[in-house]
Amino acid sequence: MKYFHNEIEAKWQQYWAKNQTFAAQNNSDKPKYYVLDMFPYPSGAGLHVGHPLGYIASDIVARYKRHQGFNVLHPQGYDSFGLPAEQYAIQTGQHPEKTTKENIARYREQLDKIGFSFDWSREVRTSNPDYYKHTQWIFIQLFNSYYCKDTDQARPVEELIEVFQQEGNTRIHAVCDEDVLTFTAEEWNSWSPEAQQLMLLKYRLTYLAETEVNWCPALGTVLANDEIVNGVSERGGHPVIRKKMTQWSMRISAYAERLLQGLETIDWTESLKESQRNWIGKSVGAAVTFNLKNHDEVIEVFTTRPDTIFGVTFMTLAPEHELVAKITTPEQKSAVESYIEATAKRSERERMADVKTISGVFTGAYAEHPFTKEPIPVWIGDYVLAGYGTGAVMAVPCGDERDYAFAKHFGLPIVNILEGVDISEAAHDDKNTTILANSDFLNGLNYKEATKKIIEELEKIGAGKAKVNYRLRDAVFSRQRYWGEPFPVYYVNGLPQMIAKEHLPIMLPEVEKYLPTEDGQPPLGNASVWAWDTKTNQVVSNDLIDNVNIFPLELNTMPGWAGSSWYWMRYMDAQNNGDFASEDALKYWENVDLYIGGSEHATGHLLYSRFWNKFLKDRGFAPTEEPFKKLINQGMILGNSAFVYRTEDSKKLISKGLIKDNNVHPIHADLSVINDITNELDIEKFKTHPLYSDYANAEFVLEDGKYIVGREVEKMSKSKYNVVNPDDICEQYGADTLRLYEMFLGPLEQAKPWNTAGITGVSGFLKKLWRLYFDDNGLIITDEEPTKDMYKSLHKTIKKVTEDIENFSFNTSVSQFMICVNELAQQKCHHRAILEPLAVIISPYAPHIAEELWSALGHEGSVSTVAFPKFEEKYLVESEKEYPVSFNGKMRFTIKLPLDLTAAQIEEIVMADERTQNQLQGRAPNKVIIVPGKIINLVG
RNA sequence: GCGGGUGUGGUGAAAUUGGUAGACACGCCAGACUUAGGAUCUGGUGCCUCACGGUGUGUAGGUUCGAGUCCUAUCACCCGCACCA
Repeated sequence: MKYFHNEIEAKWQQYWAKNQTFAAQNNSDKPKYYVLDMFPYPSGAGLHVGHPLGYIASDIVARYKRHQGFNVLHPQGYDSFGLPAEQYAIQTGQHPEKTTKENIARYREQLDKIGFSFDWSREVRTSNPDYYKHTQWIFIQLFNSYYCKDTDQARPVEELIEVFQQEGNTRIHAVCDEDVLTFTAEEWNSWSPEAQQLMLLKYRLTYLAETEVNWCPALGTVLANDEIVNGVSERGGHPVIRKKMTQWSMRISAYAERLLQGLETIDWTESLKESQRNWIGKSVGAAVTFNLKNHDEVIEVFTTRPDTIFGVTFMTLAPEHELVAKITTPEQKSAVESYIEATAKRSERERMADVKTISGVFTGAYAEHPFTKEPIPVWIGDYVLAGYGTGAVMAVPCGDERDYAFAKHFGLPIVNILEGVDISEAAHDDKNTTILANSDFLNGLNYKEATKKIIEELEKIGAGKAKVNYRLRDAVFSRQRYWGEPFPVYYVNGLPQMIAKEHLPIMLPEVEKYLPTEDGQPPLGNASVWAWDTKTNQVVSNDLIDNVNIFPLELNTMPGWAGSSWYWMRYMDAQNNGDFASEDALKYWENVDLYIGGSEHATGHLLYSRFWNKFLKDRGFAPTEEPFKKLINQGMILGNSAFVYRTEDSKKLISKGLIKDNNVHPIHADLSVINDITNELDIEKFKTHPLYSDYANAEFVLEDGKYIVGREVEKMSKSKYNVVNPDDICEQYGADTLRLYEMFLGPLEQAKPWNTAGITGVSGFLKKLWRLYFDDNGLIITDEEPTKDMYKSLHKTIKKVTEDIENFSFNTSVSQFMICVNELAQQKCHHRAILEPLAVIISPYAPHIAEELWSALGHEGSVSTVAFPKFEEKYLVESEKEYPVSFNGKMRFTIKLPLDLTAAQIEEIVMADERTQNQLQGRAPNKVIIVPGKIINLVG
């Protein structure tokens, strides 16, 4: 019997689907294990071999844990709202829902071919109304919550209203907008309901506010900070400008400290935690207030070096700072205005590109030093960022490089307040090595002492206080898009109102076209049935809007990260119609034990998910503080692009080795027109390929009669023609080979290029494995007792594979399987007692062949529920045992000796051992103590 | 600039955590069989040397009986953040 992978794999995939083999139970006596993949966005391009890498790893763990007796939750779904489907809709008029469904069908087909043990009964799609109704509900919960600093958690807004009614906001410690003024209970109670609502918006965890946003004109939408890379949009690389808009925001900043602290409790890679720490950007310092001369206004700055306050020689405001217009003197007005205009014109990218150029302008205004009362000139400069701190800095040129450069450039004074430090060439910014001078009451103090002292003094005179500042900004939550979750919000007199839970979901309306409206409204502005009837509680035609009973609905939709910020909890109880998951299910599954996905989500999805999870925990809906206990980033599988080289005039294509001094342009050659192993171009295929019709008549300059293509490792992408489709690999070699090979390629977390060359090794291994069980005539299993060496091969492998899976080092397991099969083949092992457990331990990696072997051995049902064979040491130590050797009680090394030696023989061998002699360096031990089976102790 | 990470054969990589470096696989070389193939099997393969032998984990030092592994310095590359006050 030959090994026909196609037949076997199709057969077992059907079996698993039909028998619901991998359906998880929501109540079980077994311990739970939740292993999750980051769910994919179903793009039109389908899966390439890079996508399944993480899924294969998580599937191995899931299958292994089932063997170990865990109740395993291993679900999969689709993050199915998103930009590409919408852009395709704009181009073709096809409804994004249709495209999305088709793409999902293709993804599912591809995933099924690889033989994952997903529990598909729990599939989620973020674009399904019965999913997004819960996303809408969570949004409402955020709206109905504020952040209480006393209990350090989110609490219902009703509590806040009660406090306001009784004592105003004078005493409450709650996170709110910066511009909130204090008010008394009398004031609160005298306000109109509208005024009260406006005030509450400043406290709610999701709030509507006029904010400066990252507007991308090409995409027609705003972008979150993490959706911008190097000043251009992450998707498409379009320019991004700053623009003021009224938008929904998420008060993630309230959670900054908990998001930071929580990192200490979870098992993620250090680099990923570091990215999040960086993004949260905590810095400890002080807020200092500077009075302005001849003005009522004050300038507030944030500084991490309040101790250097006596070195302040000027102040700098960001060009966008709100005080700039107010304080600029008439003489400086035109200079300031032209400077602001010039900086506004520069795109984010340009501003980032030349950080070296120093620019700025004097406002004509002076602030007053809080202690010396000296006048301090107030400048504006674009090295100060409006979005960080207060958008204003106190400049201490002697201790800050940027302030130093600015002072030098504009001839501003530089005062040295650091003892024994030369600042004639550069600033001295090392805070740990200096003592202050010229600093009045701070003289002679070091950084730590001075910081403590200055904060005390600032508080005394009411000019400042200690402050912790975070870089993390509140997250804009509105998108001017069609293909996203609609908000469950309608507007009465411009004030947002939430729609009650029982009327959710608010379904995405049909629109004529998916572009923004002519008057610049988001695509939902095109919907004709998009108004809320508060009498009937349903969506009705816009024509009926009377602003009495029927009101306009929100036109924005939620961003891509809304649906992905809680989906792991939906899997726990995906069929639940009422709640996003039942309390019991949440309590049972708790959180994700192992999460596998790409590191590109470090500051997006993974931060937002932690935020929502903490919020839901606060409000009693989520069971744990952190959603993902352990996280592994799988490395990207890169493409191995091929290139042909055309001359300037496109008449010649030159083989790689003959390019030399010719001026040539590389063109991506599709992998189907080359030989992946020899790098030879199939000229006929190339000429007839539709992509290369321009070169049908080109001359090919060959070397040794061949056209050799150039190769380069790049990201795998359709546009680079270097995509390898897993379907093709499954067809040719089988899913088990694909799975083993992807693991064999190298450590999971490492980026590595795809290279088909090595796959024959893995493929040959499976054939060899098969031949342990079958010859040409059928099963060749014997019930004879195996030899010791056979047991040894098996148990070595059990040990190694167990350790490898626990350590997520899957590549060496595959090697161990190969060693094992080679050894067994050499020993002509066809023994049931060996081959039965072998089929089980290989099944997490190569499940199809394992099922086939298991059933050929006469077992009913799936191998996946069989207990994993236990490693037994006796099979490895039968002939040799390791003795740790110690000298005067200190263990130095181990020595392997046969079991059946006498104490005298052992002593003789140990004394003759080269290492022992090196260790002793001529100092002969007085005696050798041998405890049978234990330590050999040399006593000097 | 700051932070995280990686350097081992022609290639992908192992190394029980301080104890025979290069397991396993690709490739290559030689051989066997043959229905002539991109099949299967056997043996060899770090480098230098006919050999004996020498040498070898980016580079230079150090600790140790013993270092790919620990320490110091240095170089190269990759990733993330970046005028963050």
